This record gives sequence, C-alpha cells and structure tokens, in this order.
Amino acid sequence: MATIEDVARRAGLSRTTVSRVINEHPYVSITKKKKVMEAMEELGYVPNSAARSLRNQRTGVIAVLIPRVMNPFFSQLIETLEHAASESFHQLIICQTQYSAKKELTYLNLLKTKQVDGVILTSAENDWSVIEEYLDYGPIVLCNEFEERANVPMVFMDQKEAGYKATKHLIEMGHRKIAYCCGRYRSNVASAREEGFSKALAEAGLVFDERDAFREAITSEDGIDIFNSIRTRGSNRPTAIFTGSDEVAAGIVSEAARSNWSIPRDLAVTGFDNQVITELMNPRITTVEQPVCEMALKTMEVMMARIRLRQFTGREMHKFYMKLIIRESTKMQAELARIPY
Amino acid sequence: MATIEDVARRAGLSRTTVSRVINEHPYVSITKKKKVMEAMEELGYVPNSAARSLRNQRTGVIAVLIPRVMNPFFSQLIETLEHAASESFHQLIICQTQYSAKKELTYLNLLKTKQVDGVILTSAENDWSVIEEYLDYGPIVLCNEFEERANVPMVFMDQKEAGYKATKHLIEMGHRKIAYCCGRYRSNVASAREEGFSKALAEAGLVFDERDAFREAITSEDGIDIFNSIRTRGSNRPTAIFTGSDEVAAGIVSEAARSNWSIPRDLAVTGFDNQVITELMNPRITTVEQPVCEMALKTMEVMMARIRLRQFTGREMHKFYMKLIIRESTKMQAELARIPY
DNA sequence: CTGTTAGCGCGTTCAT
DNA sequence: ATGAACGCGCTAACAG
Repeated sequence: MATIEDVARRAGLSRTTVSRVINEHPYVSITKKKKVMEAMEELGYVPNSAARSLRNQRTGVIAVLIPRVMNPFFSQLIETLEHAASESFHQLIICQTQYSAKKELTYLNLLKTKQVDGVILTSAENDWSVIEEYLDYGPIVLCNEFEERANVPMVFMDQKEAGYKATKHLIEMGHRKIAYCCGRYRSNVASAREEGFSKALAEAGLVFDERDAFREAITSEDGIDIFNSIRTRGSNRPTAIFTGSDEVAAGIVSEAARSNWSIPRDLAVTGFDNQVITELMNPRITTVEQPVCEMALKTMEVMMARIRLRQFTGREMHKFYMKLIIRESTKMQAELARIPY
Repeated sequence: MATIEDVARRAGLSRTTVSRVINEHPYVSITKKKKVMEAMEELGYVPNSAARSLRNQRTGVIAVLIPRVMNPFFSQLIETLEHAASESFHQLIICQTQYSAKKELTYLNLLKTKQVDGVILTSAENDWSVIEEYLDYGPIVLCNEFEERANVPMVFMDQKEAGYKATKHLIEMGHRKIAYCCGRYRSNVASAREEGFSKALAEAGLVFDERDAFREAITSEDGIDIFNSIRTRGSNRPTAIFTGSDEVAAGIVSEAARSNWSIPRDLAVTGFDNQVITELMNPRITTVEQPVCEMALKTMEVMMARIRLRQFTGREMHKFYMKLIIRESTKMQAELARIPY
C-alpha cells in the first residue's frame, strides 16, 4: 500500500504538499500540483481512511438504525437517506436492530467508538433516558420515531392524524364496529395511531371494543390469523379493520378471498405505507401514504447541520402529513368509479 | 473523550498494561487488571476504533454490495450474513449499488481506503477484469453472483438447474409454448437460467420463440406490462411463462385476475425466490426456493478464512441447489389436492 | 508557496 | 509482570 510519504518521495516534494493537493487546499502551484497528481496516479495511491479519521476526528459516516431491512417502509427510507448522504459526501451504514434493545445499544456504541459521526434512529427500542446518554458522543436524529421528552431533532409524520383519517373514512363508509390492529405495543408511533383511531370513534359516538384490538401484528401471517379469529367469532363481528401495516392488511385480504368473503362487503380493510403489494392484491387496498422521501431529506439536512455546528442537544420538531389513498378494499368499485378525477 | 492514556493515569499504570487488559493479553496480574477495569468504568472509556484500525491494519468491518435493499432476495441474504458476521465479531456494512457500475466501484474503493477488511459481491455490475484489480487490497467473495473467469471464492446456486426444473415442470403440465422472462440481460445469473430454460425446451422438442422473451423485467409493473402484451397478442400466445422474479410473477397474476383470465388455465406462471407475496396472491404462485441461509453462512465462513490467511486470490466453488415449490399458479387445485404428503 | 514538526490513540517490540 | 518508546498514515500549526 502506497502512503502519502511514498507519493511525496516520488514527486520529490513533502508530505504536506501532497496533503494539500488531496484536500484541495489553495496555495499550491500548478506545476507541483500536477506532479503530485501524477505520482498518485502512478502509485495507485488512495488515502487511508483510518488515519484520516484519527487525525480529523471525523469519519464521514452516518449510521441509520432500522428494525429490519426486510420491512419495506424502512428500506424505502434508506433509499432516499443514502442518496441524500452521498450528496453531502457522507456514507451511510445500515444497522439492523432486529427489534432488540441490546442490539440498538451495540450500534449506538458506534458513536462512542468514533466509527460514525452521527446516528439516525428510526425506531427506538430503549427508553429515551438510556439513549440520551449517547448524546455526549455525537448527534442523534429521530426519523419516523418521536419521543416527547427527547432533546434532539425529530422528523416524523402525524401518526394521530393518520389513525384518525383512515378510521373516519371507514366510518363514512357506514361502518359502526371497527377493529384496530397495530404492531408492537410500546412504540410511540403505534400509540399515536391508536389515539387518532379512538378519537374518530368517539366523535362518531362509537365504542372501542377491546376484543377488536390486535396489537402484535407485523407480518402477513399475523393478518391471516387475525382474519380467522374474526371469521370464527360467532356474532358481533367487526365490519371493518384498521391496520398499521400493508403486509398485515394483505394477509387479511388474501385469507378473506380463500374463505370466500367479499371485501369490502363482508369486511373493509385499510393498510399503511402504500407499498407495492397494496396494488397487487385483489381488491386493491386502501392505505396511508407517508411522505417518506421528504422526511428522509429533512432528516439528513438536520443531521448535517448538527454535525457542522457540533450541536448535539436541542429539540427541533419537523412534522409531516399523510395522504389517504382510497381503493377497493374499503369502497365498492361502483362507488370509486363515480368519483370524478 | 477519555483515551487509553487517561485510563492509565487514573489506574496509576502504564498505557501498555491498559492495552493488555483491553486485548485480553495474558501476563497481567489480577489486581492490576481489576484496577484498570475500574478506571475504564469510571471514565466511560471506549477504545477509538480509528486508532485501532490504523495500528492493526484491520477494521473488523465487511462490506456487502447488493443492488437494492428493497429487493427481498437480497434483504433476506443480508439478514443471515449479518448474523454470521456478528458471530465472528465483525460488523457488516450494507452498500447499495442501485445497479450502477460506477457506484459499485465507489464501494469497492472501501477496500483500497482500508475502511473494510473484505467485500461480498452479490451482483456484479462491472466486468470482472475491472473488479479483479481490487484484489490487491483485500478479499472479495462472490455470493449469488458467479463468474467463470474469477479467481476468488464463489458461493452460488445452480441457476441452470433452476431454469431447467421450473420449465420442465411447465412442460409436464402440458404446456408447449412457454414464455421466458428475466431481469437485466447481461447478468450471468440470468443467462444460466436461460440456458436451463432452453435445455428443457430442447429436450421436449419445443422451440424458443424470441417473441416470447422478456428480458428487462424486474418490478411487478413490468409483470403487468408483460401480461398485457401477451393478452393483446392475437394468436399464437404462450400458455405458460417462466419468470425470474416473484414480483414480476405477482404482477402477471394480479393483472390476469383483473382481465378475468383464469390462472393456470389460461396462463401458467412460475416465480423465483419464494417470497411472501407468492403465498398471498390468488392463486398462490409456484416458485423456486433458494437456500439463502446456507449460502450466506458459507459465504461468511469463506470470507473469514480469507481474511485470516490474508489470501485474496484463488478460485473456490461452492454450489447449492434449488427446490421447486409447486402451487396453484401452475397446477390446478384439484391436481394439487391429489398429491399425498 | 513549501517544508519541518508535532501529535491524533493505540498496540507492540524490547528491555527490565 | 510491567513500562518506555516507536510508528501506523495523515493533517495542521508554524516557520520560512
């Protein structure tokens, strides 16, 4: 491996001059600059990043913590985050917490060990008081996740509004008994959605039956189970279900078809995230679209600012809003056709 | 930030002793070891990884290059790879090439800059002759991708067999005119599948009509387009289609339902990868299952060996085999029911 | 404009 | 069993 020293010798100059060329410093004569470039070329020289990090006290790397890459919402987020990062000449490293608090801490340690300049947290597994301590070592930005007590930037969607509007839509479609379904219980995201759901119900004078709550639904298989538990229930079944995940919704729709239920007639279903699968199912699934790209861009913008200013603490809220996409899983085709566009 | 020096002072010992404790070196008395541990605890000391990398000439990080995290085949691969890496006390960094040759080179440069100890390549975008040069800087292991000329370890599935067996299944179901569909043209993976496809056709005395070839199909939307191009073709339509992607297959099945075609009666469809969606579509989709976990484990095992031995070149083939999963998109439900299990 | 020098934090001889 | 000293490769004063 060629080092900066080798390049300097070959060019007949000092390390400093070579370093200046690398870092596009002014005050280097054209001729010497050219000499250095040639030497670098000939030796196939590339700066050693560990040495640079050590010297500069920064790595140019940002960690994004997500639960799992297989979750399409998060992988879509990553797509945009990465693009934005490279625009700012930073690299992204993607860390999967697998919903494990311990793994999350392992990755937060990247800040301590100086392997990354900042951490983007999309779904906190640990209590905020635990996470907060890492702010001594670098900036943390919450994206998607939010936390009342947190003294850091937060970029998130109004989840309460999402729960509210989707549920209100179901009510407008004539449903009076609506089931609720979300992923892990203790997430702020889930509880905000539930608030919105309850608010819509309350406004319509409806009651929320705890038997209609499913709070551990993540996969399409969970959706299948939920459908069957509804189907086999004798009387007093819900006629609609709000879900916090397109995959779960797809599982419900799929299993409903196999049981010869007609959707939305026998059961109306809403999903969440507007993933590809919602358009492939039959009927297509009504869903909540999140402004993922805008959120990702804002997140990176805020992160860059924090890194630049070395300002790790300080609350900052950036709220985004959803869009309800109405399809056949909640509205009869005939009704949809009547909508002018 | 506390450094090793701070810890040494606090413990009233030398840096060397502290370093020995950190690296679990023998020849440190119990008492002093305890003292060091205490000092580290009190100061919240964490070793600086840049300094360690610089000194040790290794980072403990491995890069995995994949086209996109949103592709479920690759994200599943990553799940297992990451698990295996952490078992070997290594970290994984996930790099998306976005099918861009230029981006791929950017990431291969991580080897040159010593940011990673090795690179796992799952889908090569550049010609092998270009990639080969990076072998001067660290080990490269091909996983999923393969390349006749490559002098590195390759872990892959027999794609030709997959194309052959899936196609043979369609022939056994009575089809005589079968369409072929794959992703990007110039991939070795795709061409091996096509070889198998052609072989099955040839054995049955069937001809491969170029009008039945679709070679740019990646997304479910591509599947929709393909279905419509088949549907609107007047006569001489294929009665079955082999695809190299479950998403494309799902697009076809979905659009077929909307056009009131009956699958598999009007068109039989096979997918690839056994993704969740194949079980959610109606009918469920026949597909090829790859031994993803086994391949990931072998890949990491081989990578660790190469890193340990500092042996970057040397061909090594690890071939794995597929499993055909037959469902209703190729076989009438009545027929499937007759299969004993 | 250019070179000399002094660390960044750590691990490892080589002494003792 | 412990410590002193060197250098991994790079950049930023400082001096010219």
